[in-house]
Amino acid sequence: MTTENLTIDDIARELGVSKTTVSRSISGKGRISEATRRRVLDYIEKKNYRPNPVARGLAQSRTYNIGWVVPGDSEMTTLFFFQKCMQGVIDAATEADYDVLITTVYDHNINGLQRVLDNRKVDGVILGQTLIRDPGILALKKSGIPFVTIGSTEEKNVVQVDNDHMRACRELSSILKMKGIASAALIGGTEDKVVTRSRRQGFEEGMAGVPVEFHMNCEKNEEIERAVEDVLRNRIECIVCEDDRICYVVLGKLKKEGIRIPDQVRVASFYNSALIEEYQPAITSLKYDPMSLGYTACRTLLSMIDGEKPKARQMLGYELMLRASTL
Amino acid sequence: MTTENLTIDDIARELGVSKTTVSRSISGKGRISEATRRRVLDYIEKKNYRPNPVARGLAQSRTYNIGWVVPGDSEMTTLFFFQKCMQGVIDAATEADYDVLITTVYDHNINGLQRVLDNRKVDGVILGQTLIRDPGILALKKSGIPFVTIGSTEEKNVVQVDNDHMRACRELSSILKMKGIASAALIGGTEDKVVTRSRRQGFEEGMAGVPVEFHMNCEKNEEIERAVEDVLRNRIECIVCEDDRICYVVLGKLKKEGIRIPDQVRVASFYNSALIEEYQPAITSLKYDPMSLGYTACRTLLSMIDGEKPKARQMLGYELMLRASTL
DNA sequence: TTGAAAGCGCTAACAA
DNA sequence: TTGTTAGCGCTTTCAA
Repeated sequence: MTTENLTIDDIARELGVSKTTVSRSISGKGRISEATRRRVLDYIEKKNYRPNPVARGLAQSRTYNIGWVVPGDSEMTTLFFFQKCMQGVIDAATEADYDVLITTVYDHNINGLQRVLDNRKVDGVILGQTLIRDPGILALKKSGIPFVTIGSTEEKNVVQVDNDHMRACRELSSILKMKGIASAALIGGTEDKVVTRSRRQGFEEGMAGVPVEFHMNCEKNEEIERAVEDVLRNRIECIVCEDDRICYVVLGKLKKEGIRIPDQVRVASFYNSALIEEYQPAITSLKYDPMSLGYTACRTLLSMIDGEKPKARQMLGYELMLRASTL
Repeated sequence: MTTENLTIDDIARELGVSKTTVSRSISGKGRISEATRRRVLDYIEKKNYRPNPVARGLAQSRTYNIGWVVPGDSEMTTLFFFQKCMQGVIDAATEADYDVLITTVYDHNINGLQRVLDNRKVDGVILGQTLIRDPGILALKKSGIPFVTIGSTEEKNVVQVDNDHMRACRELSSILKMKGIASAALIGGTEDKVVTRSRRQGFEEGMAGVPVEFHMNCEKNEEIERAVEDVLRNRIECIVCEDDRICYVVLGKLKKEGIRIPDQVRVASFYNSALIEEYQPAITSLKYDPMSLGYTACRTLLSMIDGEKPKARQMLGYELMLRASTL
């Protein structure tokens, strides 16, 4: 059991000063003599006093919570991304003495988010993923609460933090092209996610001039494997995978078929992760830092809560990893 | 933009009643005529009024948040379990108009949890995982806040919700024994987790009389693979995997070595998941329901917050899946 | 530099 | 059945 919860009144009485003085000593707002300030702070420290955040919240109409919204039905590999991201969010939040309230959404069902908004339990929201015509974004806009998205959106007036997928994919694709690839295939996931579209576009631009084919909206492993069969049949030189999971399945399929990389087909991935990191031969891929994505998003959100107006779009870097799988 | 935030005062004034009446209409506490009640509720509905949870919290000294604590460094497969679990927690919380504040801990570093406790931002806590001599449990006990653990602990006076791993593992093991297994090996993870110990004990008890060997504390894939090599060298008849990830690696290793299941070696897993669900031949395993684990834990916690004293230990069921991998 | 006092929006004794 | 009133613990004008 900790000491029974002290209030600011107790402190004030004990020290023979007013609550105001105590409050100011803590917050640092308003002038106060260094002497009293120290005295108050020392006492607080000694007694291990912590102001009641709910009371503070009521007085300032703040909750000191931010909402973190993630899909509730992620696949294992996406989950890993969100986990990393979230850690960045939590770190940034903690630094500002904020806490993180978590909510899940199932693709287009945003009841959970809506509830948090209606209840005003958060001062701002981070949307972990963006969809084409995202209902979450619409609800957030309507609510008037500050929010930022991780991932881009075509929606207007939305503060977004993202890796520059399009550019990264374009660069990787064009490098593959320069290496003399004669044909390429993109195997990708559902196109209702913004990131899928961006990657596809980057691929198209980077590959301009090279014959390419697309196998999009592959959700299940069988679909991916079928795509691989098609690609092999068409004697495509290079398979480009839209993400790590797809790449993982592709690698498995190629192994099963006894196809050698890069001799018989080259492979690259637009997203690197632990899932394919250790593969032999090493896979050419793009590397991002999910944690700093979360961290940046949260910092940005906090600045918005404090009334700043950050730039609409922050693009974080990426790393190009050219490896043995593409020669 | 929603309507500017109404307060209970606005409602009262508008309706010509007192705040108390409005408050009572909403909460259902205290007597009130059905007529006024309806009138108030209708008005509230029409105006889409939502009471300010922070104010309510201050008045009742509650936060209407519960803390959800998970390891920040989970592996992909564990992550999946926690995700499911969390959904159960969120569902139960939502039903009670509670929200979920998430915190991560890194094995023995509980700063995040400590902070939430010190700040009194939650009315109770669910610990997603238990360790042997868990520092989180110690901190929670000290704080005096209600909490429940998912997973068992030897710590006294802790409300726990768990699958009955020991019993399940004992049952599965004894069935394998009855099937005439001449020798068995358990490949397991780190023994600082309570669940690892329980499973091991269940295995030992169920296998009593059968020669067994142990390969515990396998963290990395290489360690697991080495264990498999040992087991094969020792001509053990049946490999029992402590969890799904271990099993997954074991299956991969056996395939790589060209060992046929169940002809050359039998395989069972103490934990089933998507990771091994689809494997051919089908793997004998134990099946649990993580979501109901989370749901139950949260319900239990909420009852504690409301002053009830639930029984110390709730054991949820399991499903025995006898499949082709053990004949 | 400090303090008094009025909120923030709700709940809950106590009265009527 | 309803209302009055005093908090809950903090912040923030406004005065001193």
